Amino acid sequence: MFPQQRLKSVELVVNLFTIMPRVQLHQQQSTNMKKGAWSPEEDQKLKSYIMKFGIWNWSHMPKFAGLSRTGKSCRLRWMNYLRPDVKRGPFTMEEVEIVIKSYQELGNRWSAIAKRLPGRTDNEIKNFFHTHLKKQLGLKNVGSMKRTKRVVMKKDKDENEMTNIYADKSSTNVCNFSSERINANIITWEENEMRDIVSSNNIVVDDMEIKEPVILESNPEIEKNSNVGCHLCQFEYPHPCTLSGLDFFHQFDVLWDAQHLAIF
DNA sequence: AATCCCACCAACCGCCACCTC
DNA sequence: CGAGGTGGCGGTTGGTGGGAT
Repeated sequence: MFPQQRLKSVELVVNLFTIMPRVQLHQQQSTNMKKGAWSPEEDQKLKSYIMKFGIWNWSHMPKFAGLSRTGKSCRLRWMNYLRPDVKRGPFTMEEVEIVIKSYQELGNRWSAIAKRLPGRTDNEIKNFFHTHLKKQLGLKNVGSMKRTKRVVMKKDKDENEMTNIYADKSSTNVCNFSSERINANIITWEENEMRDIVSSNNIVVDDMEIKEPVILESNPEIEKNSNVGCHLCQFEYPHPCTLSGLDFFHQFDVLWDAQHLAIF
């Protein structure tokens, strides 16, 4: 069932989507749209709307959610910030390693790299790489690196499952949270926070199946504040230079040379 | 105290592949 | 089959905060 079918009759009258030509709506979206940082109110509107109706069409959703934003902007905000399974806070040593290894393997295919880091977004990884790793690794000409040809695979059902958990068009389920998570008793700080919001808004959440949830992560804000950089390498993440007794970046160089990669 | 500089990162933009009509 | 719409991706920008001068 499409979300608008669940709207009240009054809302349906206002719903011009069904009669408005696509082009006209598209043009309307590109003008008079708010840009820049999202306010907490906008966040709440988008979050509440998606929790209620799921993701059905990014282009048309903002209108129904009461947002003067483009669909793209809403999508980006949701994917990179509001999504309950988005992991916040500093990268762990393991994540740094995965990013570096994945970059060697995949190049600047940030979305592909992000798939290897559950909870991290492509944007976050990209920013992290450009602000930390590129400089720390002394990489040059990364900015002028040729754009990697995008390889878009036809998505199978399983791959789609993760992105569609909020957009189950055929069911009235609101949100299953992370259906990929094996242990349903483990939730993240964000999920815990989300659940609080959900319960406070009296939104029905189906299929939670969490009896005694355990918060997997500590409050990212606390983590952020308590993070102490390594005194040896000036790296602000947890002691990479202590890894395997080798200088972290020397280790990377060795690996790099060994594989004779010429990405840059 | 004021100004400048720089790092960080959220958000925007343009492009492209896929989908739908 | 083609045109237009949509979503996803990577590059880039600009606002902000903190440190240096």
